Amino acid sequence: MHLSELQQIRLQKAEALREQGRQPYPLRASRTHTTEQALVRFAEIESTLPEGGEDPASVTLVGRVVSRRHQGKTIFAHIRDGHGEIQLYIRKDDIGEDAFEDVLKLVDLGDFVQASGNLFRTRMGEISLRVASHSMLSKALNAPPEKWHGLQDVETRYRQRYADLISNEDVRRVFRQRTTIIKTLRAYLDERDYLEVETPTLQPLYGGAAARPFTTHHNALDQTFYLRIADELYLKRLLVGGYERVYEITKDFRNEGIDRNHSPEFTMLEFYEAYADYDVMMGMVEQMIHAACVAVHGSSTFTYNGVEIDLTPPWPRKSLRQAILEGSGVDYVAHPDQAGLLAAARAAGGDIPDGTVWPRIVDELLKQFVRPYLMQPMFLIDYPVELSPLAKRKADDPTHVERFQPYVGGGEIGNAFTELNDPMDQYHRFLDQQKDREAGDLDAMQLDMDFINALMFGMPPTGGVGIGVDRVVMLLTDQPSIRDVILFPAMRNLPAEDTSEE
RNA sequence: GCCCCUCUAGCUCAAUCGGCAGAGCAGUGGACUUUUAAUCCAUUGGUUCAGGGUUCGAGUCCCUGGGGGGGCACCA
Repeated sequence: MHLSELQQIRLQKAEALREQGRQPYPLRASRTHTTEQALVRFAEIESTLPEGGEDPASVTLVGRVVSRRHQGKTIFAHIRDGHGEIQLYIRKDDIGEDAFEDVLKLVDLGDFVQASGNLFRTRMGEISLRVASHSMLSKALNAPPEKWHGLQDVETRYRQRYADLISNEDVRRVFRQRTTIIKTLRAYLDERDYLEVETPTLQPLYGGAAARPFTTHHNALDQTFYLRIADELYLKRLLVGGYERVYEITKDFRNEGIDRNHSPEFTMLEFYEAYADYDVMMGMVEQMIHAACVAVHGSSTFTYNGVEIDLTPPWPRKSLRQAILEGSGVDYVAHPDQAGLLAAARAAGGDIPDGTVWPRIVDELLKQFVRPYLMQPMFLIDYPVELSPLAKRKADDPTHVERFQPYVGGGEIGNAFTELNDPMDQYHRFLDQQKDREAGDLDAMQLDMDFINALMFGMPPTGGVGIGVDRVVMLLTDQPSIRDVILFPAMRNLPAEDTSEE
């Protein structure tokens, strides 16, 4: 293992501690207060102290050394724990020459230390700990990134998220907010008597979405399994079983391209409610996303990509047909054939390649003429049946299904239907998918006869929603890439390093 | 899969037309007993992503490969 000069110097300091009979990596730490509690404590008792007085009681704090300033026979340093930062004030007079020399010679930025002493307020007004004794908790061999600019290199930030988190407060904030958002979504459903469930990650057939799967093999069963691309078909089986409200927050896996909006593993929230329809589900979506925004920002509005967005419910609803008509001037219902719609789309200025099938042209019109302008929240509703093999047809228009997608900030954050519960209709739509599959469409859904069997036991009328949790987090934390809201994003392997000893 | 950009010290970044690889932070040595991007003096540190080519001379130009970013395609 090769160590840089800086690493070797730090390693020698660890050895020096051992030679003094002290541990660079002791078994245990003890602290009486977090940094946050210490700051609160002093603020509370300060009025009882004489002017410039110290807290008479001793406290013990722990944390990583994140900055320091030497000034002759005193040292100022900040330590950071999981709750905040506090300044240490170290005087040679207080701790003795040897201990002071230790801080100078053996403690580096990045080390975890423990310090005991009395709280006071400096002349500059900062609550600080006047250190009476200190010890090493963990010697860091890597120097932290540059103190002022932090870690900027995008590749290193993703590959070594730990270093990113150490040096970039914004990144720490984003992932805390991510947790707040997920907790809020979960609490919203829990409060409405939804049952949180777990369905298989390893599935013998993959379904519930159109995507290519990751494929794996179980040795003992000698059988192919697929990592789930969606939970949908299993959650619906639970509706058949009699649960009325179920949800799952979990990772889905799709073996597709990686870009700013797509990660091969991503977090999906799906929830299903018996005796509800897509209108009910729209009401829930706008409320829960709004609640998440309030939880993170304390407000119904937030800024995304420089645009102020207001999530106050209710969100406007517009049919896909109307939105495309307004955006492009094309009424796809007036062009039920591929050639006619292609010509109309191109006449409107659409960039659409030859041979694009009818439903894909509709999708392109949406993508090119509508989606980029949907900055404020809106539900697009009622999609052509060809685009939606798991959704229920509209009563007054069998060419369209009851489906909606919530759009915010120019992107979709979910997909939802009044769920198809007619087993024979579902069976025939699977067969249509099979035909596409045989024609070479690798994304077409597989025929799942067990799911048909479940529907034949009867599934109540149901509303169902899928929310792309990472997309919601990107939106509410104003992050441009899905990698910025996933702690350890998938990266290509680096070439193998030579680890042989010399 | 295709196109464009990018890779320099531990970190953040310079390096003019192809002409001695540099600074700040961090580190090391020193001064400084209320500082906070502390300050001041001195100083160490380089496979310029890898390999090849052109050239008197390559961080810089060319080729191949690798990592990363962006765009396209894919993602109904």
